[in-house]
Amino acid sequence: MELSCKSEYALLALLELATHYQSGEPLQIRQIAAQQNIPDRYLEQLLATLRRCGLVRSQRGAKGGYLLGREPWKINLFEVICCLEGTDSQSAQKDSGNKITLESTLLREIWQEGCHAANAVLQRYTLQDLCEKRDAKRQLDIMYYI
Amino acid sequence: MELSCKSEYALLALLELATHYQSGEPLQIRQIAAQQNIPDRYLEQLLATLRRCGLVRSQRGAKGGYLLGREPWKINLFEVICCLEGTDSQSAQKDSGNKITLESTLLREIWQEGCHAANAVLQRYTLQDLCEKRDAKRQLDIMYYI
DNA sequence: ACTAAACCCTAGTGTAGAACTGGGGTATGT
DNA sequence: ACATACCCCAGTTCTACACTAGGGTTTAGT
Repeated sequence: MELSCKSEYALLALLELATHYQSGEPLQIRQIAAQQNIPDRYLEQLLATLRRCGLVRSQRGAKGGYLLGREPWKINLFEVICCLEGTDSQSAQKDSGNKITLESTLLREIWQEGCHAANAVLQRYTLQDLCEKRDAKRQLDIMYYI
Repeated sequence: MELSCKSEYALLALLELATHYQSGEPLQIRQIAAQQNIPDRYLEQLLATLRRCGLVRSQRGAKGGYLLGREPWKINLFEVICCLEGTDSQSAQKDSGNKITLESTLLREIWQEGCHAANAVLQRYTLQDLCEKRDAKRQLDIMYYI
């Protein structure tokens, strides 16, 4: 029930891109990595995965970098996590080891129901929402500081 | 987002115990393992974990075995999975590697919200419910067969 | 008391995935 | 041309999962 490092890094990176979305300028891996202290070579791979899902666009060469693939209010957390965690091409074969009984399918159904509930929560939040929540929190922190 | 083998085995075993709950007689590891085709030496460990959580009681010696720790309608799926997956004694230290930023805590909060939604689903189902659902399904299968 | 049946405890093994790390290739703005 | 930045693929370390194995302890029945 843990949020994987992978997904967390990717979400933090996208959050960074969302923050600079208005500028229209691409952000470089190094910058994002430094800002959120993520190992840059690892982030590179994650961004490549996000690119394949169309969640980010890349610009090669000098002055290149990454841009959000869509507007920040049109990207929700669920699809980001799906993009990274979803490497289930052989998930059907993986389960073939355990025999599929009546009871096991029943359990899987209920488990799926739980997953669906969790996904519904993640689908409700967009990158835009996160940015706003973060800004609200920052304001609160400043208030307390004073 | 996969139901671990561990949890599945444990739930299947508990389901078996719930089925024979009325008899008052203990069920042996071998019997449960054979019925649900689970490796018996592995199941032994899972039952030990369940025992430490009080979800099952054990009777040692000849004619021994396992009994449910409580009535089947008083055990829900959430606590079973918690019992098995909850080995997080050092989870606090585990996260110390990644710096805790404002953004990361925000992400964790939303993730927790999702987890909570999933757990709520699992809490709604008891072993009793599962037995009834299984029996209903079995009846349906028979109907289709005729 | 003896024995066999059952649980109990600890430790080892093999595999797979997560989280990096590194090297070399390709496009692009100046 | 050349530095900058993305691109692709391969290797490495570490940890957890899913077992596997060996020996110990309790108890019912004889």
